Amino acid sequence: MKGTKSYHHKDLRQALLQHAVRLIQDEGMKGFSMRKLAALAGVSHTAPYRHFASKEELVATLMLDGHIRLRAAMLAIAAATSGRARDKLLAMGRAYLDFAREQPEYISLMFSGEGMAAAMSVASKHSEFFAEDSDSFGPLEETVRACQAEGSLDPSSEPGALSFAVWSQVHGLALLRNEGMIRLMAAERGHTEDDTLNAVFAVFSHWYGPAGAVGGEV
Amino acid sequence: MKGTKSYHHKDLRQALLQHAVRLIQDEGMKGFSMRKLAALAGVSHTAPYRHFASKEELVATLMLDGHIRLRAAMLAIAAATSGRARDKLLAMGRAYLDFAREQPEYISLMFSGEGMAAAMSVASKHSEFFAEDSDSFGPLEETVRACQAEGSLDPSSEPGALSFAVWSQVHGLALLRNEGMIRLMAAERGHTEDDTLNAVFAVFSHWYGPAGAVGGEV
DNA sequence: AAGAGTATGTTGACAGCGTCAACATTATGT
DNA sequence: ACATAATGTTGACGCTGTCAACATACTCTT
Repeated sequence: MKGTKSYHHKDLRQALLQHAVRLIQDEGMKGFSMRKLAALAGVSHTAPYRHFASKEELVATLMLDGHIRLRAAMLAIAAATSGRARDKLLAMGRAYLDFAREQPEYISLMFSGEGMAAAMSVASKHSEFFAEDSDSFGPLEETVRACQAEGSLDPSSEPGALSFAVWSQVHGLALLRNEGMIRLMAAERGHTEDDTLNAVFAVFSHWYGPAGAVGGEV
Repeated sequence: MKGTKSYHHKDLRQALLQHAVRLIQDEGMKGFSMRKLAALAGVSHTAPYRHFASKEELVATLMLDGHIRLRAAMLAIAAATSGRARDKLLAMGRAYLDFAREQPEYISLMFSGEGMAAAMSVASKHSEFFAEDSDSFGPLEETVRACQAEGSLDPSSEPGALSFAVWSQVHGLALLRNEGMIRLMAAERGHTEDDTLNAVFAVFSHWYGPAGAVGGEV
C-alpha cells in the first residue's frame, strides 16, 4: 500500500475541517489562519481553496457542522431521558451547556459575529445551509410544547415565544460562562463555578413549572 | 486661529476612540483595522501606538467604555422608573436590549470572544479595568434583591444566582437578536421581530413574579 | 530666555495574512 | 489512450499589526 501521499490527498476537505477544529481549539479564533491550516494538513498554502472558496466559507461550514452536532446531542439526551417532558427539557439545557463547555470555540464560532456573518453570506449561495438537520431550535420547541401539554409549562403562552425564552436563557448562560463571567463572579463570592451554574439552573427550573424534584449535575 | 493641526493632534486618543466606534459600526469588526483608523483620524499608521500599546488594548478600552455606558443606561432607566422594583427590573432588561440594538457592534465586542479575551489580557496589567463604574451587573443584582424584598421575585432563591438567571436570559435574548436569529425565526412564522421580542419578554415577566401589569414597548 | 528632556508623530521595514493567476500533476470517462 | 476535469503547487499582490529609528513640538528647570 504505502499510500503515496504526494499530490492528491483524497480527501482533503474532510481533513481540513478536522484540523480546523483542533487548530481553533488550540489557538483560538485569533490564531486560526488558512495557511497554518494548510501546513497542518501538509499541503501548500492555497490547496484549501480547491475545497473552500474562502476562509469565510470554511468557517461557515464549520458552523453548520456545529449546529448539526448540537442538535444531535440534544436529541440524544432527550431520547435517553425517561419521564416527563420537563425533565427532558432540563436535560437538553444541560446538554447545551456541556456542548458549550466542551467546544467553546465551536459555540462562539456558531453564534458570535464571525460565524453568523459568514453563514449568512454563504447561505445565500449554497442552499444546503440551514437544512433541517442543522436546526437545533426545532427539538427544543417540540419539547417545550410537550411541557405545555403535560402542564409543566404555562399552556397559555405562545409556544414559539416560550421556546425562545428558554433558548435565550440557556444560550445566555452558556455564553456568559464561556466568556468567564461566571467564573469571575463565582470567585468574588467564594463559590465554585459549578455551584453557581447549578444554582442558576435551579432558578430556571423553579420558573419553569409547578416544581418537582430536579436531578442531574453540570 | 487657523489651528495649525500638523504634528501634535491633542488629543488623539479620544479622537481615535470615537472614530473607532464609527468605523466598527460602519464596517463591522472584520473591516476594522488600526491603519484605517489612523487614516480616519488623519495621522500616520503608527501614531495610534503612542496611545495604545496594541490593537488588543484599544479594543479592550472600547469594551470598558461600553460597559460604562451600559451601566449608566440601566441606572438611568431604573431611576426614571417609578413604582415597584419589578418594573425597574423589566425596564432595565429593555434598556439592555435597546443598548444591544443601537450599538450591536459594541455589545458583540463587549461580550464576544475578541473583546473579552482582549480585556482579560489587558486587565492583568492595568488595574483600572473592572473598576466599579464599569460593573453593569451590580445594579441588576441590587434591583433583584429589591424585587425579592417586595415579594415580586422568589425570596427563597439565592440573590446572586437569581440575578445571574435574569442576566442570562436578557443577555441571551440580546445576542440571539443581534445574530439575526430572532428575525429569522419571526420571519418563518410571519411575525415581526418586535412582536416576537415582546412575546418573549412577556414570558420573562410572567416567570418573574406573581404577575401584575407590564407596560413598555421595545 | 535657553536649553534639556519628554511626549507625540512620521517613515520605513518586517513577517504573516487572504486570495488570485499561472502552471503541474493525477484521476476519470470515453 | 487520450482529452478533460479535478486537485495541488509556486509566486505574486495588497493589506495587516507592530517594531526601530528618526523628527517635531511641548514643558520644565535654570
